[in-house]
Amino acid sequence: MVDFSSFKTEAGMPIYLQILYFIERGAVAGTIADGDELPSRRVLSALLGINPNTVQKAFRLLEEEGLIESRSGAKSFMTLDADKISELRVSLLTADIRGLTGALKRTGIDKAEALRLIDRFWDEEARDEEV
Amino acid sequence: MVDFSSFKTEAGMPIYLQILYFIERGAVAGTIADGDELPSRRVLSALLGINPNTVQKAFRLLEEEGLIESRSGAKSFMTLDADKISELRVSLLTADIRGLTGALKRTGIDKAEALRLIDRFWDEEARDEEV
DNA sequence: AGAACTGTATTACTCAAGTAGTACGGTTTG
DNA sequence: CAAACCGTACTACTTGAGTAATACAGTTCT
Repeated sequence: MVDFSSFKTEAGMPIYLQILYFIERGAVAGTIADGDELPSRRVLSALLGINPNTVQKAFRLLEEEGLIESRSGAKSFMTLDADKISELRVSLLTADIRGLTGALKRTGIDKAEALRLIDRFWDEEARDEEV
Repeated sequence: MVDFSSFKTEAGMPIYLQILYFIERGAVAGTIADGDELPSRRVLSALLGINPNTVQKAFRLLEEEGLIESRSGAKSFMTLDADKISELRVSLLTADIRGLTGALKRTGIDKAEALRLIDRFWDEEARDEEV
């Protein structure tokens, strides 16, 4: 059973996206495995104090990605394999990186300076998170 | 006079932000200089086929940043100096980079791989833009 | 079969962002 | 001073995203 005990909703991002990302990250990190049973829409929504359709929105997107399988009336399960996980990992990274490199270029920065800044910021944020 | 002839609005981003970024990038790139006169809200809005208040929204934000100066009834002018431009450049880069490094870390990637991917994507996008 | 679950489709409510309409008051220039 | 500009404040409309309410249909298990 996919474990939602560590899931905490936080303001600033739609709840259905938080659920989506929680499962995607779990799949990439390996804490969620192929064949794992998912809590039902109703159970999870009650747990989070939200509407079942909000959970459904996340689950539907996951199904479109092929990460879960739902049969009408029955429970839903994760359907992961090495290829899907690898592909998912790449797609998560790709979306993030494309968004940033585009934004950075528009400021007129060159690649070398961009890499240098990212190198520096990476460590600065690591420090922030320790506090 | 700040030149908007190369300004094209495109879907997917609010127009007032496109105007804001156009001027900020112009200031950083040096194509917009201190003392440059801005087109009036009405003139620019007529040029773009939008409402004067949409232009005003961008200009008000620029004024709050100290990049332009507006006197009620009179025209508006750029108020730039080296410090402001440098600060603006850093703030643009900072926002972009923080957003990306945060997103990347959440996927569980390490710094070395992130830098390698960005290095690669940077060149790939350059190719895209040539087409 | 029937109770208790499951997923799903349709519709509607809420809220904030983006944009527009309108009116008011200040500045400039003849 | 008056016409023609200018910036600005206030209000209202529109749209889409996010979420919820409700109803329907399929599965499971005793």
